[in-house]
Amino acid sequence: MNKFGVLVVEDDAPIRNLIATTLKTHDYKYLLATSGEDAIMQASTYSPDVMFLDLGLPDIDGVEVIKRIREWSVMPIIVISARSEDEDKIEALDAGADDYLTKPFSVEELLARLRVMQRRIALLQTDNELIENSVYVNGKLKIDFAAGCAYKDGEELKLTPIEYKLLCLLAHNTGKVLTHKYITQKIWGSAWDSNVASLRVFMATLRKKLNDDKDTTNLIQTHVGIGYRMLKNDSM
Amino acid sequence: MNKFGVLVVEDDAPIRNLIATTLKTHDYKYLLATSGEDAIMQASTYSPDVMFLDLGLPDIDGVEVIKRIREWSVMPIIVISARSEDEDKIEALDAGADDYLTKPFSVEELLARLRVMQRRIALLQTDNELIENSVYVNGKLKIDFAAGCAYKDGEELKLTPIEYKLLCLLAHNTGKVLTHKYITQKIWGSAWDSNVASLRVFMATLRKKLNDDKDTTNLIQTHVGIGYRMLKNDSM
DNA sequence: ATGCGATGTTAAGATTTTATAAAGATGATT
DNA sequence: AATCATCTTTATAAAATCTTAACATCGCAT
Repeated sequence: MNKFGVLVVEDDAPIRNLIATTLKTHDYKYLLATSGEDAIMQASTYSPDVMFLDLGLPDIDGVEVIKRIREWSVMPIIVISARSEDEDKIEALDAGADDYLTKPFSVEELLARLRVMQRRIALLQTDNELIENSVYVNGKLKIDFAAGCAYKDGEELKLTPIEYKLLCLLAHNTGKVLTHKYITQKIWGSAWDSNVASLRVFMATLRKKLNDDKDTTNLIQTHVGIGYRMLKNDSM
Repeated sequence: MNKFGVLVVEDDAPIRNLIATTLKTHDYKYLLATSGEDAIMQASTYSPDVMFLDLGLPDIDGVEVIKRIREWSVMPIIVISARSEDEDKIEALDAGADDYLTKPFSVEELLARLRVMQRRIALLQTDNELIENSVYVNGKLKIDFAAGCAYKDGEELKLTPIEYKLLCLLAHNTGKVLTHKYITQKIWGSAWDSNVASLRVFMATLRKKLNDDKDTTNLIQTHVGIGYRMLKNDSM
Protein backbone atom coordinates (compact mmCIF):
# COMPACT_ATOMS: atom_id res chain seq x y z
CA MET A 1 0.00 0.00 0.00
CA ASN A 2 1.42 3.29 -1.13
CA LYS A 3 -0.06 6.53 0.08
CA PHE A 4 1.93 8.68 -2.29
CA GLY A 5 -0.20 11.08 -4.34
CA VAL A 6 0.72 12.05 -7.88
CA LEU A 7 -0.96 14.70 -10.01
CA VAL A 8 -0.71 13.79 -13.70
CA VAL A 9 -1.13 16.72 -16.07
CA GLU A 10 -1.35 15.53 -19.66
CA ASP A 11 -3.81 16.41 -22.39
CA ASP A 12 -2.96 13.47 -24.64
CA ALA A 13 -5.35 10.69 -23.58
CA PRO A 14 -3.24 7.60 -24.50
CA ILE A 15 -0.22 8.83 -22.58
CA ARG A 16 -2.37 9.94 -19.69
CA ASN A 17 -3.93 6.52 -19.49
CA LEU A 18 -0.57 4.81 -19.75
CA ILE A 19 0.73 6.79 -16.80
CA ALA A 20 -2.47 6.29 -14.86
CA THR A 21 -2.48 2.52 -15.22
CA THR A 22 1.20 2.35 -14.42
CA LEU A 23 0.67 4.33 -11.23
CA LYS A 24 -2.35 2.23 -10.34
CA THR A 25 -0.50 -1.06 -10.71
CA HIS A 26 2.23 0.27 -8.44
CA ASP A 27 -0.19 1.36 -5.75
CA TYR A 28 0.18 5.08 -6.15
CA LYS A 29 -2.73 7.40 -5.62
CA TYR A 30 -3.16 9.82 -8.46
CA LEU A 31 -5.20 12.68 -9.84
CA LEU A 32 -5.61 13.60 -13.50
CA ALA A 33 -5.66 17.01 -15.11
CA THR A 34 -5.83 17.90 -18.79
CA SER A 35 -5.19 21.62 -18.77
CA GLY A 36 -2.97 24.13 -17.02
CA GLU A 37 -5.75 25.85 -15.10
CA ASP A 38 -7.09 22.50 -14.02
CA ALA A 39 -3.62 21.47 -12.89
CA ILE A 40 -3.13 24.57 -10.77
CA MET A 41 -6.56 24.24 -9.27
CA GLN A 42 -6.09 20.59 -8.34
CA ALA A 43 -2.59 21.18 -7.07
CA SER A 44 -3.84 23.83 -4.66
CA THR A 45 -6.94 21.86 -3.67
CA TYR A 46 -5.46 18.43 -3.08
CA SER A 47 -1.78 19.21 -2.36
CA PRO A 48 -0.36 16.18 -4.18
CA ASP A 49 3.12 15.00 -3.30
CA VAL A 50 4.49 15.07 -6.84
CA MET A 51 3.36 16.40 -10.18
CA PHE A 52 3.97 15.01 -13.66
CA LEU A 53 3.60 17.87 -16.10
CA ASP A 54 3.34 17.82 -19.85
CA LEU A 55 4.53 21.12 -21.27
CA GLY A 56 2.25 21.11 -24.30
CA LEU A 57 -1.06 22.01 -22.74
CA PRO A 58 -4.02 23.51 -24.57
CA ASP A 59 -4.51 26.60 -22.40
CA ILE A 60 -1.39 27.82 -20.55
CA ASP A 61 2.23 27.23 -21.41
CA GLY A 62 3.73 24.57 -19.18
CA VAL A 63 6.55 26.79 -17.94
CA GLU A 64 3.95 29.29 -16.83
CA VAL A 65 2.21 26.53 -14.88
CA ILE A 66 5.48 25.78 -13.11
CA LYS A 67 6.00 29.40 -12.19
CA ARG A 68 2.46 29.81 -10.94
CA ILE A 69 2.75 26.75 -8.72
CA ARG A 70 6.16 27.78 -7.43
CA GLU A 71 4.56 30.92 -6.05
CA TRP A 72 3.29 28.91 -3.14
CA SER A 73 4.55 25.35 -3.36
CA VAL A 74 7.84 23.52 -3.53
CA MET A 75 6.26 20.20 -4.50
CA PRO A 76 8.49 18.22 -6.88
CA ILE A 77 7.55 18.71 -10.52
CA ILE A 78 8.68 16.22 -13.13
CA VAL A 79 8.27 17.58 -16.63
CA ILE A 80 7.35 15.21 -19.43
CA SER A 81 7.73 16.82 -22.78
CA ALA A 82 8.04 16.13 -26.47
CA ARG A 83 10.44 19.04 -26.77
CA SER A 84 13.98 17.77 -26.40
CA GLU A 85 15.81 21.02 -27.09
CA ASP A 86 18.26 22.25 -24.48
CA GLU A 87 16.59 25.62 -24.19
CA ASP A 88 13.27 24.03 -23.34
CA LYS A 89 14.82 21.88 -20.66
CA ILE A 90 16.76 24.74 -19.17
CA GLU A 91 13.80 27.04 -19.18
CA ALA A 92 11.62 24.51 -17.41
CA LEU A 93 14.28 23.52 -14.88
CA ASP A 94 15.09 27.13 -14.07
CA ALA A 95 11.42 27.94 -13.74
CA GLY A 96 11.28 25.44 -10.91
CA ALA A 97 10.97 21.94 -12.38
CA ASP A 98 12.90 19.22 -10.61
CA ASP A 99 13.35 16.80 -13.48
CA TYR A 100 12.76 16.66 -17.23
CA LEU A 101 11.93 13.58 -19.27
CA THR A 102 11.53 13.61 -23.03
CA LYS A 103 8.95 11.58 -24.88
CA PRO A 104 9.04 8.79 -25.65
CA PHE A 105 9.99 7.80 -22.15
CA SER A 106 10.34 4.47 -20.47
CA VAL A 107 7.72 3.68 -17.88
CA GLU A 108 10.36 2.06 -15.71
CA GLU A 109 12.50 5.17 -15.79
CA LEU A 110 9.50 7.29 -14.94
CA LEU A 111 8.89 5.17 -11.88
CA ALA A 112 12.54 5.36 -10.88
CA ARG A 113 12.49 9.16 -11.17
CA LEU A 114 9.33 9.17 -9.11
CA ARG A 115 11.03 7.09 -6.42
CA VAL A 116 13.84 9.66 -6.32
CA MET A 117 11.31 12.36 -5.50
CA GLN A 118 9.61 10.11 -3.00
CA ARG A 119 12.90 9.56 -1.23
CA ARG A 120 13.59 13.23 -1.17
CA ILE A 121 10.22 14.08 0.28
CA ALA A 122 10.65 11.48 3.01
CA LEU A 123 13.88 13.24 3.85
CA LEU A 124 12.22 16.62 4.07
CA GLN A 125 9.00 15.75 5.77
CA THR A 126 10.63 14.95 9.05
CA ASP A 127 11.44 18.62 9.39
CA ASN A 128 9.00 20.80 7.55
CA GLU A 129 5.68 21.11 5.94
CA LEU A 130 6.34 20.76 2.27
CA ILE A 131 3.44 22.59 0.80
CA GLU A 132 2.26 25.94 1.97
CA ASN A 133 -1.26 27.09 2.02
CA SER A 134 -2.18 28.44 -1.36
CA VAL A 135 -4.35 31.15 0.15
CA TYR A 136 -2.79 34.00 2.09
CA VAL A 137 -4.73 36.21 4.47
CA ASN A 138 -3.49 39.31 6.24
CA GLY A 139 -6.10 41.63 7.67
CA LYS A 140 -8.36 42.71 4.86
CA LEU A 141 -5.92 41.47 2.26
CA LYS A 142 -6.35 38.03 0.74
CA ILE A 143 -4.30 36.42 -2.00
CA ASP A 144 -5.32 33.25 -3.79
CA PHE A 145 -2.05 32.15 -5.35
CA ALA A 146 -3.65 29.29 -7.23
CA ALA A 147 -6.21 31.53 -8.83
CA GLY A 148 -3.74 34.37 -9.22
CA CYS A 149 -6.05 36.91 -7.63
CA ALA A 150 -5.89 39.30 -4.72
CA TYR A 151 -8.76 40.67 -2.70
CA LYS A 152 -9.33 43.56 -0.31
CA ASP A 153 -12.31 43.12 1.92
CA GLY A 154 -13.51 40.32 -0.32
CA GLU A 155 -13.47 42.63 -3.29
CA GLU A 156 -11.12 41.65 -6.08
CA LEU A 157 -8.22 43.97 -6.73
CA LYS A 158 -7.42 44.78 -10.31
CA LEU A 159 -3.66 44.44 -10.37
CA THR A 160 -1.23 44.56 -13.26
CA PRO A 161 1.23 41.64 -13.58
CA ILE A 162 4.08 43.44 -11.87
CA GLU A 163 1.86 44.76 -9.12
CA TYR A 164 0.67 41.24 -8.45
CA LYS A 165 4.18 39.79 -8.40
CA LEU A 166 5.30 42.52 -6.07
CA LEU A 167 2.39 41.92 -3.75
CA CYS A 168 3.10 38.17 -3.69
CA LEU A 169 6.75 38.76 -2.99
CA LEU A 170 5.96 40.99 -0.04
CA ALA A 171 3.28 38.63 1.21
CA HIS A 172 5.59 35.63 1.08
CA ASN A 173 8.01 37.55 3.23
CA THR A 174 5.56 39.16 5.64
CA GLY A 175 7.46 40.67 8.53
CA LYS A 176 10.78 40.74 6.72
CA VAL A 177 12.41 43.85 5.38
CA LEU A 178 13.22 43.24 1.73
CA THR A 179 15.98 45.30 0.16
CA HIS A 180 15.46 47.23 -3.06
CA LYS A 181 18.03 45.06 -4.75
CA TYR A 182 16.36 41.86 -3.66
CA ILE A 183 12.97 43.03 -4.86
CA THR A 184 14.14 44.30 -8.22
CA GLN A 185 16.11 41.14 -8.83
CA LYS A 186 13.16 38.94 -7.96
CA ILE A 187 10.79 40.87 -10.15
CA TRP A 188 12.82 42.04 -13.12
CA GLY A 189 15.49 39.34 -13.05
CA SER A 190 19.15 39.53 -12.33
CA ALA A 191 19.93 41.21 -15.64
CA TRP A 192 18.22 44.41 -14.65
CA ASP A 193 20.31 47.16 -13.16
CA SER A 194 18.36 47.68 -9.97
CA ASN A 195 15.55 49.78 -11.25
CA VAL A 196 14.46 51.42 -8.04
CA ALA A 197 12.65 54.31 -9.67
CA SER A 198 10.07 52.01 -11.18
CA LEU A 199 9.79 50.07 -7.98
CA ARG A 200 8.80 53.24 -6.14
CA VAL A 201 6.08 53.97 -8.63
CA PHE A 202 4.69 50.46 -8.31
CA MET A 203 4.77 50.76 -4.56
CA ALA A 204 2.74 53.93 -4.76
CA THR A 205 0.07 52.41 -6.98
CA LEU A 206 -0.02 49.21 -4.96
CA ARG A 207 -0.47 51.14 -1.74
CA LYS A 208 -3.19 53.21 -3.29
CA LYS A 209 -5.06 50.07 -4.27
CA LEU A 210 -4.53 48.43 -0.88
CA ASN A 211 -5.43 51.31 1.38
CA ASP A 212 -8.91 51.70 2.59
CA ASP A 213 -10.15 55.21 2.70
CA LYS A 214 -10.90 54.66 6.35
CA ASP A 215 -8.30 52.15 7.39
CA THR A 216 -5.13 54.15 7.12
CA THR A 217 -2.94 51.37 8.46
CA ASN A 218 -0.48 50.93 5.70
CA LEU A 219 0.37 47.30 5.25
CA ILE A 220 3.52 48.16 3.33
CA GLN A 221 6.15 49.91 5.35
CA THR A 222 9.06 51.90 3.95
CA HIS A 223 12.50 51.39 5.40
CA VAL A 224 14.45 54.37 4.21
CA GLY A 225 17.74 53.47 2.64
CA ILE A 226 16.91 49.74 2.75
CA GLY A 227 13.66 48.70 1.17
CA TYR A 228 10.12 47.68 2.08
CA ARG A 229 8.27 45.38 4.41
CA MET A 230 4.77 43.99 4.61
CA LEU A 231 3.46 44.06 8.14
CA LYS A 232 1.51 41.31 9.78
CA ASN A 233 -1.88 42.64 10.70
CA ASP A 234 -2.92 40.77 13.81
CA SER A 235 -5.87 42.95 14.67
CA MET A 236 -8.20 40.93 12.48
CA MET B 1 31.29 34.64 -6.48
CA ASN B 2 29.67 31.32 -5.93
CA LYS B 3 30.39 29.35 -2.82
CA PHE B 4 28.79 26.18 -4.09
CA GLY B 5 31.17 23.19 -4.09
CA VAL B 6 30.97 20.41 -6.66
CA LEU B 7 32.89 17.13 -6.64
CA VAL B 8 33.52 15.92 -10.20
CA VAL B 9 34.21 12.20 -10.49
CA GLU B 10 35.29 11.27 -14.00
CA ASP B 11 38.23 9.23 -15.23
CA ASP B 12 38.08 10.45 -18.81
CA ALA B 13 40.38 13.49 -18.89
CA PRO B 14 38.74 15.49 -21.73
CA ILE B 15 35.30 15.30 -20.18
CA ARG B 16 36.70 16.02 -16.76
CA ASN B 17 38.40 19.13 -18.07
CA LEU B 18 35.33 20.21 -19.93
CA ILE B 19 33.27 20.05 -16.76
CA ALA B 20 36.01 21.68 -14.71
CA THR B 21 36.39 24.66 -17.02
CA THR B 22 32.63 25.02 -17.25
CA LEU B 23 32.32 25.10 -13.49
CA LYS B 24 35.20 27.51 -13.22
CA THR B 25 33.73 29.98 -15.69
CA HIS B 26 30.48 29.92 -13.74
CA ASP B 27 32.19 30.60 -10.42
CA TYR B 28 31.62 27.23 -8.84
CA LYS B 29 34.19 25.74 -6.54
CA TYR B 30 35.06 22.17 -7.47
CA LEU B 31 37.15 19.14 -6.63
CA LEU B 32 38.28 16.45 -9.06
CA ALA B 33 38.43 12.70 -8.56
CA THR B 34 39.33 10.01 -11.08
CA SER B 35 38.42 6.84 -9.23
CA GLY B 36 35.72 5.52 -6.96
CA GLU B 37 37.89 5.24 -3.89
CA ASP B 38 39.19 8.74 -4.47
CA ALA B 39 35.62 9.99 -4.85
CA ILE B 40 34.46 8.47 -1.59
CA MET B 41 37.53 9.73 0.22
CA GLN B 42 37.12 13.29 -1.05
CA ALA B 43 33.38 13.28 -0.48
CA SER B 44 33.88 12.39 3.16
CA THR B 45 36.81 14.74 3.64
CA TYR B 46 35.49 17.89 1.99
CA SER B 47 31.71 17.47 2.17
CA PRO B 48 30.94 18.97 -1.23
CA ASP B 49 27.45 20.27 -1.88
CA VAL B 50 26.85 18.22 -5.03
CA MET B 51 28.60 15.35 -6.84
CA PHE B 52 28.86 14.65 -10.54
CA LEU B 53 29.57 10.94 -10.95
CA ASP B 54 30.62 9.01 -14.01
CA LEU B 55 29.54 5.39 -13.69
CA GLY B 56 32.43 3.93 -15.67
CA LEU B 57 35.25 4.19 -13.19
CA PRO B 58 38.42 2.10 -13.25
CA ASP B 59 38.25 0.65 -9.75
CA ILE B 60 34.73 0.43 -8.30
CA ASP B 61 31.43 0.30 -10.13
CA GLY B 62 29.66 3.64 -10.02
CA VAL B 63 26.51 2.22 -8.47
CA GLU B 64 28.63 0.85 -5.68
CA VAL B 65 30.06 4.32 -5.12
CA ILE B 66 26.55 5.72 -4.78
CA LYS B 67 25.58 3.06 -2.25
CA ARG B 68 28.72 3.59 -0.20
CA ILE B 69 28.15 7.34 -0.06
CA ARG B 70 24.47 6.98 0.75
CA GLU B 71 25.43 5.10 3.91
CA TRP B 72 26.25 8.40 5.52
CA SER B 73 25.37 11.27 3.19
CA VAL B 74 22.31 12.64 1.41
CA MET B 75 24.31 14.99 -0.81
CA PRO B 76 22.76 15.27 -4.29
CA ILE B 77 24.45 12.97 -6.80
CA ILE B 78 24.08 13.63 -10.50
CA VAL B 79 25.15 10.65 -12.57
CA ILE B 80 26.81 11.21 -15.92
CA SER B 81 27.06 8.03 -17.90
CA ALA B 82 27.62 6.64 -21.36
CA ARG B 83 25.15 3.85 -20.63
CA SER B 84 21.70 4.89 -21.76
CA GLU B 85 19.86 1.67 -20.98
CA ASP B 86 16.86 1.86 -18.74
CA GLU B 87 18.19 -0.75 -16.35
CA ASP B 88 21.34 1.28 -15.77
CA LYS B 89 19.41 4.42 -15.04
CA ILE B 90 16.99 2.67 -12.74
CA GLU B 91 19.74 0.90 -10.88
CA ALA B 92 21.64 4.14 -10.29
CA LEU B 93 18.56 6.14 -9.33
CA ASP B 94 17.35 3.47 -6.95
CA ALA B 95 20.80 3.19 -5.46
CA GLY B 96 20.47 6.81 -4.39
CA ALA B 97 21.33 9.02 -7.36
CA ASP B 98 19.25 12.16 -7.77
CA ASP B 99 19.58 12.65 -11.50
CA TYR B 100 20.96 10.81 -14.52
CA LEU B 101 22.44 12.39 -17.64
CA THR B 102 23.63 10.37 -20.62
CA LYS B 103 26.67 11.26 -22.65
CA PRO B 104 26.98 13.19 -24.80
CA PHE B 105 25.34 15.81 -22.62
CA SER B 106 24.86 19.51 -23.11
CA VAL B 107 26.89 21.70 -20.83
CA GLU B 108 23.98 24.06 -20.49
CA GLU B 109 21.70 21.26 -19.37
CA LEU B 110 24.30 20.12 -16.88
CA LEU B 111 24.36 23.58 -15.38
CA ALA B 112 20.58 23.74 -15.27
CA ARG B 113 20.44 20.39 -13.47
CA LEU B 114 23.07 21.67 -11.08
CA ARG B 115 20.98 24.74 -10.37
CA VAL B 116 18.06 22.48 -9.49
CA MET B 117 20.19 20.82 -6.82
CA GLN B 118 21.45 24.18 -5.66
CA ARG B 119 17.89 25.37 -5.26
CA ARG B 120 17.00 22.27 -3.29
CA ILE B 121 19.89 22.77 -0.90
CA ALA B 122 19.11 26.44 -0.50
CA LEU B 123 15.58 25.47 0.47
CA LEU B 124 16.82 23.23 3.25
CA GLN B 125 19.41 25.64 4.50
CA THR B 126 17.13 28.67 4.74
CA ASP B 127 14.71 26.67 6.81
CA ASN B 128 17.40 25.62 9.20
CA GLU B 129 18.92 29.05 9.41
CA LEU B 130 15.61 30.67 10.09
CA ILE B 131 15.01 28.40 13.01
CA GLU B 132 18.41 28.48 14.60
CA ASN B 133 20.83 31.08 13.53
CA SER B 134 19.23 34.34 12.64
CA VAL B 135 17.88 35.65 15.93
CA TYR B 136 20.12 37.29 18.47
CA VAL B 137 19.03 37.83 22.06
CA ASN B 138 20.84 39.77 24.74
CA GLY B 139 18.83 40.78 27.75
CA LYS B 140 15.93 42.89 26.55
CA LEU B 141 17.54 43.36 23.17
CA LYS B 142 16.56 41.09 20.29
CA ILE B 143 17.73 41.27 16.70
CA ASP B 144 16.08 39.32 13.91
CA PHE B 145 18.72 39.41 11.22
CA ALA B 146 16.58 37.67 8.63
CA ALA B 147 13.75 40.14 9.07
CA GLY B 148 16.12 43.07 9.47
CA CYS B 149 14.51 44.29 12.68
CA ALA B 150 15.54 44.90 16.26
CA TYR B 151 13.40 44.83 19.38
CA LYS B 152 13.66 46.10 22.93
CA ASP B 153 11.36 44.35 25.36
CA GLY B 154 9.47 42.90 22.41
CA GLU B 155 8.78 46.35 21.08
CA GLU B 156 10.25 47.13 17.71
CA LEU B 157 13.01 49.72 17.55
CA LYS B 158 12.88 52.23 14.75
CA LEU B 159 16.49 52.35 13.59
CA THR B 160 18.07 54.12 10.66
CA PRO B 161 20.27 52.07 8.31
CA ILE B 162 23.52 53.08 9.97
CA GLU B 163 22.14 52.61 13.44
CA TYR B 164 21.01 49.12 12.50
CA LYS B 165 24.33 48.23 10.91
CA LEU B 166 26.14 49.51 13.96
CA LEU B 167 23.95 47.55 16.31
CA CYS B 168 24.46 44.36 14.28
CA LEU B 169 28.18 44.89 14.21
CA LEU B 170 28.34 45.24 17.96
CA ALA B 171 25.98 42.32 18.50
CA HIS B 172 27.98 40.03 16.23
CA ASN B 173 31.00 40.82 18.37
CA THR B 174 29.38 40.75 21.78
CA GLY B 175 32.04 40.83 24.46
CA LYS B 176 34.76 42.06 22.14
CA VAL B 177 36.14 45.58 22.15
CA LEU B 178 35.93 47.03 18.65
CA THR B 179 38.26 49.87 17.74
CA HIS B 180 36.99 53.11 16.23
CA LYS B 181 38.88 52.38 13.05
CA TYR B 182 37.42 48.90 12.74
CA ILE B 183 33.88 50.16 13.24
CA THR B 184 34.14 53.08 10.83
CA GLN B 185 35.71 50.87 8.20
CA LYS B 186 33.01 48.24 8.54
CA ILE B 187 30.24 50.78 8.34
CA TRP B 188 31.45 53.49 5.99
CA GLY B 189 33.88 51.39 3.99
CA SER B 190 37.61 51.54 3.80
CA ALA B 191 37.62 54.78 1.85
CA TRP B 192 36.44 56.90 4.73
CA ASP B 193 39.21 57.89 7.09
CA SER B 194 38.19 57.73 10.71
CA ASN B 195 34.84 59.34 10.83
CA VAL B 196 34.79 59.14 14.60
CA ALA B 197 32.76 62.27 15.14
CA SER B 198 29.77 60.77 13.36
CA LEU B 199 30.30 57.49 15.10
CA ARG B 200 29.96 59.19 18.47
CA VAL B 201 26.68 60.75 17.42
CA PHE B 202 25.33 57.41 16.29
CA MET B 203 26.42 55.81 19.50
CA ALA B 204 24.50 58.44 21.43
CA THR B 205 21.27 57.91 19.51
CA LEU B 206 21.64 54.16 19.60
CA ARG B 207 22.17 54.16 23.34
CA LYS B 208 19.19 56.43 23.79
CA LYS B 209 17.00 54.04 21.87
CA LEU B 210 18.34 51.01 23.69
CA ASN B 211 18.20 52.28 27.24
CA ASP B 212 15.18 51.77 29.35
CA ASP B 213 14.15 54.79 31.34
CA LYS B 214 14.47 52.69 34.44
CA ASP B 215 17.04 50.14 33.49
CA THR B 216 20.19 52.17 33.20
CA THR B 217 22.43 49.22 32.43
CA ASN B 218 24.13 50.38 29.32
CA LEU B 219 24.67 47.51 26.92
CA ILE B 220 27.26 49.48 25.00
CA GLN B 221 30.45 50.21 26.90
CA THR B 222 32.99 52.89 26.01
CA HIS B 223 36.67 52.05 26.05
CA VAL B 224 38.44 55.37 26.16
CA GLY B 225 41.04 55.78 23.46
CA ILE B 226 40.11 52.45 21.91
CA GLY B 227 36.51 51.99 20.93
CA TYR B 228 33.28 50.31 22.04
CA ARG B 229 32.01 46.98 23.27
CA MET B 230 28.61 45.36 23.61
CA LEU B 231 28.27 43.55 26.90
CA LYS B 232 26.67 40.19 27.37
CA ASN B 233 23.72 40.62 29.66
CA ASP B 234 23.27 37.35 31.54
CA SER B 235 20.90 38.67 34.15
CA MET B 236 17.84 38.11 32.02
C1' DA C 1 41.88 72.89 41.87
C1' DT C 2 43.21 73.51 37.02
C1' DG C 3 44.01 72.27 32.38
C1' DC C 4 43.85 68.94 28.84
C1' DG C 5 42.30 65.41 25.84
C1' DA C 6 38.76 62.34 24.86
C1' DT C 7 33.91 61.55 24.79
C1' DG C 8 28.81 62.81 25.14
C1' DT C 9 25.06 65.78 23.65
C1' DT C 10 22.47 68.78 20.91
C1' DA C 11 20.68 71.12 17.07
C1' DA C 12 21.01 73.22 12.55
C1' DG C 13 21.40 72.62 7.77
C1' DA C 14 23.33 69.71 4.08
C1' DT C 15 22.50 65.64 1.84
C1' DT C 16 20.13 61.73 0.49
C1' DT C 17 16.00 59.23 -0.12
C1' DT C 18 11.20 58.85 -1.04
C1' DA C 19 6.27 59.73 -2.73
C1' DT C 20 3.66 61.29 -6.25
C1' DA C 21 2.08 63.14 -10.43
C1' DA C 22 2.50 63.48 -15.06
C1' DA C 23 4.64 62.78 -19.44
C1' DG C 24 6.72 59.61 -22.60
C1' DA C 25 7.59 54.85 -24.32
C1' DT C 26 6.25 50.27 -25.21
C1' DG C 27 3.54 46.72 -26.94
C1' DA C 28 -0.50 44.20 -27.78
C1' DT C 29 -5.11 44.26 -30.02
C1' DT C 30 -8.25 45.64 -33.12
C1' DA D 1 -2.94 53.37 -37.81
C1' DA D 2 -5.45 54.08 -33.47
C1' DT D 3 -6.53 52.63 -29.03
C1' DC D 4 -5.76 50.88 -24.69
C1' DA D 5 -3.29 49.15 -20.80
C1' DT D 6 0.96 48.83 -18.95
C1' DC D 7 5.45 50.09 -17.85
C1' DT D 8 9.38 53.45 -17.56
C1' DT D 9 11.23 57.86 -17.05
C1' DT D 10 11.43 62.41 -15.31
C1' DA D 11 10.61 66.21 -12.22
C1' DT D 12 9.75 68.13 -7.77
C1' DA D 13 8.31 68.67 -3.09
C1' DA D 14 8.47 66.50 1.25
C1' DA D 15 10.53 63.55 4.52
C1' DA D 16 14.16 61.18 6.62
C1' DT D 17 18.81 60.74 7.48
C1' DC D 18 23.51 62.12 7.96
C1' DT D 19 27.25 65.29 8.89
C1' DT D 20 29.10 68.98 11.00
C1' DA D 21 30.27 72.01 14.50
C1' DA D 22 29.65 74.09 18.85
C1' DC D 23 29.39 73.24 23.47
C1' DA D 24 29.07 70.26 27.79
C1' DT D 25 30.99 66.76 30.51
C1' DC D 26 34.06 63.38 32.35
C1' DG D 27 38.47 61.37 33.96
C1' DC D 28 42.95 62.12 34.96
C1' DA D 29 47.66 64.03 35.41
C1' DT D 30 49.94 67.91 37.06
